[in-house]
Amino acid sequence: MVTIDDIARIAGVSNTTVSNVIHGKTKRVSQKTIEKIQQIIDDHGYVPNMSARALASSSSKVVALINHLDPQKSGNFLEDPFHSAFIGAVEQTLRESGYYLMIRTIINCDDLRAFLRNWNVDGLFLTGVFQEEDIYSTLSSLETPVVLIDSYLEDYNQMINIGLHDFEGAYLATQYLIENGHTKIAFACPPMRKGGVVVKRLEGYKKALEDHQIPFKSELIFEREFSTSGTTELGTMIAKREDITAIFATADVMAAGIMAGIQKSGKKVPDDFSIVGFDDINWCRMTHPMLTSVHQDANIKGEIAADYMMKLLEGEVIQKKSVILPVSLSVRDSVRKL
Amino acid sequence: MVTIDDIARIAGVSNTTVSNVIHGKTKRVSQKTIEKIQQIIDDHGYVPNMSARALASSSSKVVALINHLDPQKSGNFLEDPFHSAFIGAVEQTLRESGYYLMIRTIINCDDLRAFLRNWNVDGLFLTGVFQEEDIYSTLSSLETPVVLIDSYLEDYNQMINIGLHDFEGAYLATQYLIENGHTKIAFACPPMRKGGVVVKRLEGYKKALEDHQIPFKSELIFEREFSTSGTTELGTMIAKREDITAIFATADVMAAGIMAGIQKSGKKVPDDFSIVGFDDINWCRMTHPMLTSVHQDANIKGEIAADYMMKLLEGEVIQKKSVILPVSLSVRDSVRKL
DNA sequence: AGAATTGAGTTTAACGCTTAACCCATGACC
DNA sequence: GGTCATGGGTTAAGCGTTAAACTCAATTCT
Repeated sequence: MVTIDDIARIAGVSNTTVSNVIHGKTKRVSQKTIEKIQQIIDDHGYVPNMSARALASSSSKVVALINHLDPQKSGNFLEDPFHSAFIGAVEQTLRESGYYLMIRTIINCDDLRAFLRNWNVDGLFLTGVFQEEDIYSTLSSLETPVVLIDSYLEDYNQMINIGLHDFEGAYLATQYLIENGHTKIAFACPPMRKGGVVVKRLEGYKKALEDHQIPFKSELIFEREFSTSGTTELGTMIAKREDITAIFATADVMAAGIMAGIQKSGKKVPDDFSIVGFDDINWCRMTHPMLTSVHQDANIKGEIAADYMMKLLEGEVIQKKSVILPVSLSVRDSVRKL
Repeated sequence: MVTIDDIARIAGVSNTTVSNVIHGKTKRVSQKTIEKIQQIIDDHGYVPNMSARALASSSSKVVALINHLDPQKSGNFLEDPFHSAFIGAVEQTLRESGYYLMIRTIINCDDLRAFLRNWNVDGLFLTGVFQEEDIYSTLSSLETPVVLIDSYLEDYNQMINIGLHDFEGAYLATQYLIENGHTKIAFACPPMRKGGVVVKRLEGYKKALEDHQIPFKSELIFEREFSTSGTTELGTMIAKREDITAIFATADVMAAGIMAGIQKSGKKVPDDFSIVGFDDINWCRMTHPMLTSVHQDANIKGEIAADYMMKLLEGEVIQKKSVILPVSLSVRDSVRKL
């Protein structure tokens, strides 16, 4: 393995000079030397050792994306297509700027703390909301930049958040159903967590109902884990209900499952039940009928999240405490006009 | 940040002793001291610094999952649900054994080489096949354990491969269609690559035809990128063909897209066209009709891949050069008996 | 002309951990 | 009673980089 000292020896200079060249501290080195050293580096295929660099500078060029594993339900967090597409986009953007992405599932705060000490990660993405208060206090006491994704926890707004117009999205979806003559609209979502997107989406749903003088009924709210079996079952259940003509689901994964359940029960979408999903993943175009869904873009979201991370890593002070991405409605065939 | 030296000082021993305790080299330390040191470690929340450890021992506890980015088509590799579920499972298993997963997209061999030198990664997963020969020669010259996923490159079989009965899977699917009276069976796949799974699946398809005296027709082979738009388009095209009654697609993503295209054209599945997919991802149960598909399990595959990696990392010599996982057919509603 | 600045480097300690090579009692063995 | 193994440690070098502090000439300022 060729080291910085090897390069220095070959070039007949000190390793500091080589280090300066590598880091573009061009004031300290003459043009001639720069070129010579650069040539030698290229010739020998020298690449700095990240561990050594991390040790010496306590900066590792690693950004971690933390995923919180709910102890009870040990699901595979990459099973949600939107989420994994988002992660792919983050990796791509980070890579282009010379950073590395580490993916880490943590199960509690100690786990997180240990991880942070283990690796001097330069930055942290946190997706979703965590139940434990101590995680956020741990994080906000850190000097490490943290980018939250989809968090509505106001107390910790010293960390930047990349979010979405969840309220508006839900409003849009509900309003669209109402405009199509629906008044008996169910709301399907995964278990709500304080500070999570679902809460906001529920607000949007409620507001749309209210604005159209439709009374809110709590028996039309369905909280379910978004496993395939669970949502399909929910669909078969809904299929029997006379007091429902439309469903707004806060994730396409759920919407599709519910749709499958309804169809399995011999009912039709959109003839018997209308459905609107959320996220507008590719699969919306592959269901039959194609799913109408609130659109958000995983690639753009990932790119923006990574861009902000880069800015923070470069020491830029960002006033903005959150970036809220726009939503729109992708109208397809899963809603019928009553 | 509390270091090993801090612990040593507090315990009144040398850091070597602490190190020995941490690594369970219990022969060298008395029981009393072990307990005392362990206590101090716990009390102070000491966690070893991975960079320092990696530097000193040239082993980093990091396993990288390498993804090859095709220069022309810059897709997001995490958009395929099967693949991302697989990665999620790998991370989970590695984590439970104290390893860390880094995800890295590489664009060529230099990129890979630089990455490997940068980080002394302990192990490497390679998913899919790479075009460049030099990548494999680079890898096989390494001391680093490499686990290939879904590779049929025989020349480099010093690396273990976690694969699937692709031939059998395709045979099963095709045979099932034939048993249901189909003889005009199209084969839809992403662009074939030497050593990739698609080649094997094509063989299985051909063999099934042959065994049932159905002539193979090359005009029924459709190679397409598996973007949503591309496959939907393929579906609308197929919808017009009189010489096709069934389609076997080598990925559910494609099958679903084709199905959407067919339905968009006003034709019905399975009434007008029967379809069988491959992978049996969750979404197969969410299409309408539900998609019949060749089943493989992403979680099990990920777990097994990670398990073999662990064994290799622990220095175990594995005779087996490949693990071939079984397939089965998940029969649902997308095939009609003619 | 002397002081101050600049350019182009070098020296050296430090980052936190591992590990080979020592050290020194104590007890066992013949 | 001297030799050997063994248990329970310690010392110190080294992993590859960074960065603060230093050096030493040449130039600029006043």
